[in-house]
Amino acid sequence: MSFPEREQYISILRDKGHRVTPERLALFREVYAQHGHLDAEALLESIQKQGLKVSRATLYRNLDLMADLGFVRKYRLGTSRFHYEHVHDGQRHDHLVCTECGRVAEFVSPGIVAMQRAICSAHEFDPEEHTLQIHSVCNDCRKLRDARRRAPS
Amino acid sequence: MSFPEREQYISILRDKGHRVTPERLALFREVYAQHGHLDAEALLESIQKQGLKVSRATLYRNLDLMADLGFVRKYRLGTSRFHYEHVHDGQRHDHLVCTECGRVAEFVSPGIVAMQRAICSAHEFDPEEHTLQIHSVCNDCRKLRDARRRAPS
DNA sequence: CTCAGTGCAAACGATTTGCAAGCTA
DNA sequence: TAGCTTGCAAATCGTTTGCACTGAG
Repeated sequence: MSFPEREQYISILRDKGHRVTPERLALFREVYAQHGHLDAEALLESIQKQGLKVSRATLYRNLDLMADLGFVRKYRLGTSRFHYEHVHDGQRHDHLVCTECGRVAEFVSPGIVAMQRAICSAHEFDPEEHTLQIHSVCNDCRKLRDARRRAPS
Repeated sequence: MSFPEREQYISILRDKGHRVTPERLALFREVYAQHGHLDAEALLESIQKQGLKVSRATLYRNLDLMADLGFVRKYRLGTSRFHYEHVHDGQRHDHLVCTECGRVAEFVSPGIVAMQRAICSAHEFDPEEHTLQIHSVCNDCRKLRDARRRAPS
C-alpha cells in the first residue's frame, strides 16, 4: 500500500511550501487506497475506522488542496455531495450516473472524447480540458420503476 | 405568452387530482417565458418582480411537481444550485458547462447521442433516457487563468 | 520560535419540512 | 365543507469559515 504517488505528493507539498502533516498523509493514503468515487463522508468514516483522527474541516481543506495540486479530481455527479477520486496517471475515463440511485459506472470512449473536442471547439471552450457525464437510469432502478408503474401506489 | 403547454399542464394537474392554484400558474408561466437554465432564486426573483407572490417553499415544491409531471427537467450542472428548464417537445439538447464561471452553452449532437446509447447499453443503463454534460473551461475564463499564471499573485 | 495547519463550533447557502391558516373543488 | 396548498419559520444537509491552539520546519 505504498504508492509511488505518495513520494511525489510529499515533495510537491514541500516544493510549494506546504507542510507534511500526519493528517495529510492519512488522507492521501485513504484516497489512494480506494479505487474511486468517494464522498467526504465515506472517506472520513474509513479514516476514522482505522483509528486515525482527522476532522471534517481538515478533510475538506485537504481534499481541495489535493485537487489544486492535481492529485484528485472533484466531481458533482448529480447528487448533493461532491465525489472525489484520485488521479491515476494517464488513463482518463468518464462517468455514467444513475439518476435514481446515484450508482456510478466508469467508461472509456475514444469516440466520445473526439466529439467532446469538436463540441468544445465549436463553442469556444477549451477542447483539451474537459470531463463528461452521462445521466441515465440503471437496469435495477428501471425494473423497480416499471414495477411501480404496473401497480401504482 | 399563452403556451399550448399551459392547457396541457392544467388538465394533467386535474387528472392527477392536483389543484390548479394561482401560484402554480404563475410559476408555469415564468418557467415557460424564460428560454432555459434558471435556478430557483432567479425564478423567484422574476416572479416577484411582476408583483406576484409565491413563497420559496411553494416554488421548490412546484418545481419538483412539474419535474414529476414531465414539464421541466431538473439539472445539477456542477454548481451548488439546481437548474430547471422547461421541456419543449422533441428537440433535446445537452449542456456544456464552464467549470470556472458556470456559464452554460447548449448543443445538439446526433453523433454523441448515438454513442451515449451504445455506452448506456454496454453498462446496462437505459439507452433511451439519458442526458449528458460536458464540463470544460470557456475562453474567457481560460484567458483569465492564463493571465494569472503569467503574473502569479 | 514561527506561522501554516488543525479541531471545534458556529456560519453558510440551498433546499426541505412541520404546522397552522387559506382556498380549490 | 374537506383536505390539498400555501407561507412562515425552523430544520436539514453538505460544506466553509473564524479563531485559539498545536506542531512542523
